[in-house]
Amino acid sequence: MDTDQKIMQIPLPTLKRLPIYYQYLTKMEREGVRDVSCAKIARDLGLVAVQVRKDLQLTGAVGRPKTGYQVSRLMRALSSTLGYDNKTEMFLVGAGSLGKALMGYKRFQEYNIGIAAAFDASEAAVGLEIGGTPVLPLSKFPSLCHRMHVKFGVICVPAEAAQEVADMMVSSGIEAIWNFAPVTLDVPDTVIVHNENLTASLSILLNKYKTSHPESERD
Amino acid sequence: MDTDQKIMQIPLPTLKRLPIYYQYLTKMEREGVRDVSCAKIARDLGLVAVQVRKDLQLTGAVGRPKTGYQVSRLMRALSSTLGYDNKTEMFLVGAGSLGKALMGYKRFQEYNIGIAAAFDASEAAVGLEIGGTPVLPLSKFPSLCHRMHVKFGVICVPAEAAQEVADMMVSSGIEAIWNFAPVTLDVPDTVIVHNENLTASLSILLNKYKTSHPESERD
DNA sequence: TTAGTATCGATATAATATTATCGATATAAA
DNA sequence: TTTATATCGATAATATTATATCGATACTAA
Repeated sequence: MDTDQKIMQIPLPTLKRLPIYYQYLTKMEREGVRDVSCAKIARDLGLVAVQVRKDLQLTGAVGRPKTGYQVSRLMRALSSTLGYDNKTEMFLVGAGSLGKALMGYKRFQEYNIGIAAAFDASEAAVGLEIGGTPVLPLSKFPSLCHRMHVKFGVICVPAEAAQEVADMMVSSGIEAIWNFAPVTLDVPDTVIVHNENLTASLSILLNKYKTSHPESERD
Repeated sequence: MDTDQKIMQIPLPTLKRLPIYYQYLTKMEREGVRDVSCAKIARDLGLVAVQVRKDLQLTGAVGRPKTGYQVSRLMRALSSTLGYDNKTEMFLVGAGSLGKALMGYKRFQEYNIGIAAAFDASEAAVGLEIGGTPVLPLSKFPSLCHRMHVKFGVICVPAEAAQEVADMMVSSGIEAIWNFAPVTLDVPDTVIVHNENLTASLSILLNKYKTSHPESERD
């Protein structure tokens, strides 16, 4: 009854901030900090205290006046909300440079997330092992996916191949897709898609820069 | 006076959608489509027409009743708003697997964006050349950055080193930072920071999955 | 023990973003 | 030429998110 496992719909903007709080708390914990207030979190992360408090309330975390939140309890509330409690195994398709980078990304382990295997259509990639993750032939995906009950798929293939891979993932039992290809995937609405579009993201920076430096607009 | 270069503050949610429209239009153009309506865009991208129309209005694009928007003109409006018109050169620090993946990312070129050089503190990485981008010793960053008037920096170093790198970038003249390290950077507010946090992003998917599959919560 | 204060939690207000509505206009068909 | 209709552009209504305010509570120090 401590960390109430109530499932609730968390606003997306809040949801985007929660992992930031978690990472911040990891650092605090390492430094031996016991308790932390909204005011301090907000100051360190460039936010405002009220917003932090409201965000944290949505995770079921409770603080104490004058003291703030107990770091360890707050982290439990956050990790529960963010799904770090349960081990998450993912299958990745597309062992190009980005796919390889993700395979080698150590940080996922800290959150109980792992890339169980990678798959690629090209002979050249198959057989490699990156960061302990083997690259298997794409044809093995469906059977292995069913057998291992993997529910998370990562798409790192070029745009042209992405929909096809998504279809294969869905028919193999994948229920949530992390998509790095710059296309809008068409999947049943029982399947959750989260798009990661690096170029799109960079564009935001370009626009912000442009907007804040209008003088550079001379041409 | 056709594509009015007015600089205006575009709401962040809209700004995030604009590159998606652009990518979509690229595809349409390739397929030889001349005109496209909000309704079609919305249908294909999983949005609603009114929102698309409102977003596009902010770019200064004008459409015609019954016909929709002319693809080529719409793309010009978008590329202008998103800053694809001017060549953008970036300096990247941290030639680990993620840094290398970015260096090899062909797609940036389509948007007039390039990684001019990469920098790394380790001897092992220096001297490599990935996707045509050389890896130089970190010590060369300040002088080269000043000399080449590079204004965009990409941080791909571990969390511990990120602030230090950011400081160096700022003092070298960098004015906009694309940060892949999971830390909140402390920079002057004349410098724009855009954070890319892969773990945080993945967490959103975990939460969405968890929220939509409450039965898997049994433990 | 009591007064002072930092902080939370809840409620209220304001700002922002989304969605709905409707008149105006350009094309197509009668 | 006239009528019908798809679509835009603008305005209005709604929903969502962010911020401000304030009472309640727990710690600190006199």
